[in-house]
Amino acid sequence: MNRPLTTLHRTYTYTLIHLHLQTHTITTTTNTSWNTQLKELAKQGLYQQGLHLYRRMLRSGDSPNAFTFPFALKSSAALSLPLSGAQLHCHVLKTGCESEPFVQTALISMYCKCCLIDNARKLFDESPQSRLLTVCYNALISGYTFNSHFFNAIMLFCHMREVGVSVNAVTVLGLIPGCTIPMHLGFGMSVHCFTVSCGLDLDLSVANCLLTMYVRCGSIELARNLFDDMPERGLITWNAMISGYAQNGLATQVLDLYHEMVSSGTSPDPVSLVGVLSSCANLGAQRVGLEVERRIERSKFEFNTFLKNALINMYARCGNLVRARAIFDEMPEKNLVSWTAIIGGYGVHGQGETAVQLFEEMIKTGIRPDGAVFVSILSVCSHAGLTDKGLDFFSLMDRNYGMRPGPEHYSCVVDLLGRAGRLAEAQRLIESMPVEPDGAVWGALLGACKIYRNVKLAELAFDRVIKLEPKNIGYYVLMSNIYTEAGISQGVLRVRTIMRERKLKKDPGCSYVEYKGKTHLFVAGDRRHPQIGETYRMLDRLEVLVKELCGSKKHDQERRNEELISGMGVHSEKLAIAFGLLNTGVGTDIVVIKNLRICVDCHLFIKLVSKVVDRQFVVRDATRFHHFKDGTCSCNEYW
DNA sequence: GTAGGGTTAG
Repeated sequence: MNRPLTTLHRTYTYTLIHLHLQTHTITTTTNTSWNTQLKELAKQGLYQQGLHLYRRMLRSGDSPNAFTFPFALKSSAALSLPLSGAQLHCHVLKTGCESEPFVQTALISMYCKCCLIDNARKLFDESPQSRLLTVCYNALISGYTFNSHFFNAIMLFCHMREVGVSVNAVTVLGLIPGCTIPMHLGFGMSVHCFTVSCGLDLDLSVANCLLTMYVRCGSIELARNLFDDMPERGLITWNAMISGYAQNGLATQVLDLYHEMVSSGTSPDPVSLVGVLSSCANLGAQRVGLEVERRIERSKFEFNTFLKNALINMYARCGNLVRARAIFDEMPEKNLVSWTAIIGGYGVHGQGETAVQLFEEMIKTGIRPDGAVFVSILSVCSHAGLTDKGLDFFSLMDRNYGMRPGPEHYSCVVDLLGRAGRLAEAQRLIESMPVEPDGAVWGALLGACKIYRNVKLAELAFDRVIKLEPKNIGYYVLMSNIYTEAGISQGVLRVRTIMRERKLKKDPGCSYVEYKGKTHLFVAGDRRHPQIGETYRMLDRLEVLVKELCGSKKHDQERRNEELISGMGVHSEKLAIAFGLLNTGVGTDIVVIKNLRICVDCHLFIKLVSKVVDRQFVVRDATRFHHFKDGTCSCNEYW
């Protein structure tokens, strides 16, 4: 754990060393059984007990020696206890063990883990060059990486090679985790080549480390190449690849890999299952989700909080809010993520008021919100039309929690104001942002311009957004549609030309509905479904109902909504199929029914569907799943 | 001396 450190703290550490040197006397008796016990505790990760044992050793009059310190120091390091570490440093000096290479290394590592990197460097520099072994370099390199001083880590690595100290696999393991952003990819790749060219054994841990590096640096393909080339794969290998796909939104690949993992005989652990569940949530693949839950019930990690959170998210996003809530309620210890998951769950089901209540309840419980839960609640407010409530929450961030909103929060607020038709305010907010607006911020404004048919402002937003995200096809389509609706054919042509010049092609948008284990898939204007006649009749009826709903005043909406649900009185399968025809467009949940310009929040539909059919459905935009490109739906086995 | 984890909008 990183801890903030003040100069005062650092001075205090040095003073403490000094005091101890003067007052503490250590006898010279050594007892090897203490060392054996200490080593065992450190090995098992029982660091608190380790330090306790060390103190008992001192009290009993026995003295630590060069074999004691590495384990005791490791415990202080693991628990990030700088004062206990400094105390140990005193004892090291008292017993004259400081020149022992493994004690020295352990001291360096301890200071690094306690975020006292300057102390670590001082020790390193004070040691004669000839005594510095690979292990010392490794400890400091990984310390720099751990403390986010990647540049220093690289410099030390270069220095190490210059002076001819041999590099080993652990050096690579200390250095590579510093590559965390796409800019670091080149360096990471060169270390990979170096590792191979040096004939260093590319053992499992080094390969896993490199694999994670490729994922973090944004190259999932290179990660997969390495994965495919690995002669041996461990649990961590599978997990690194699964999590890599999951974090990049490649949900179908996650499920494919998970099945491959299970059939290869590797038993998934909570880390793997969390990745799988999050992908099920993204795909609406409730069947796989259920299988995973059964596996969890049979396993020994039944009470794992990470898994419970992932299950809440999965059920909520797959349409089963009741089950999500049940899991949430049953959790003895809910953390911030549990709350975030259930709040977002109510949000996607259109139950904004409940989500807000939960958020407020969470605050009362004494849980300090983070950036993610604010993103969640702000988006809930914007979808539920709770504009002022959302603005209150936004101002709460700085006022109550001293949090600086990031671009992701600004994009939510722009969306919030935009959906409420307060476009000028949204624009002013962007202009006054203390952080640089990203594509999402301008994209939110562009989306709002679509709803309110503001071509002029849309042009401004579009101009900015394509500078920031030139490859995001969604924004081009959005702008093109805005022009179409306004009857500006020249504008449409201009956007299409830019798209052609930039070689951007939009896959046909499609939606799917899962009903009784069967998936019904539709592309825009699709008439191939056997029940298409009934479906369109159903749509006509929906159209009228939705029109009424949109025409009603805001405070009437909830009531009208209930009427709409009870007024349906139709067979749920037909309804589901009707919903399949709703093309959710591009990256927005504003839907257009047939060619009518009725813009409705998709979440409202999810709410309707979940009420009518007892939470068995998922209605989702399926554009990003290439399995669906050919218009068939049976090709994907996960639904 | 050392590799893997959940939540978020457009």
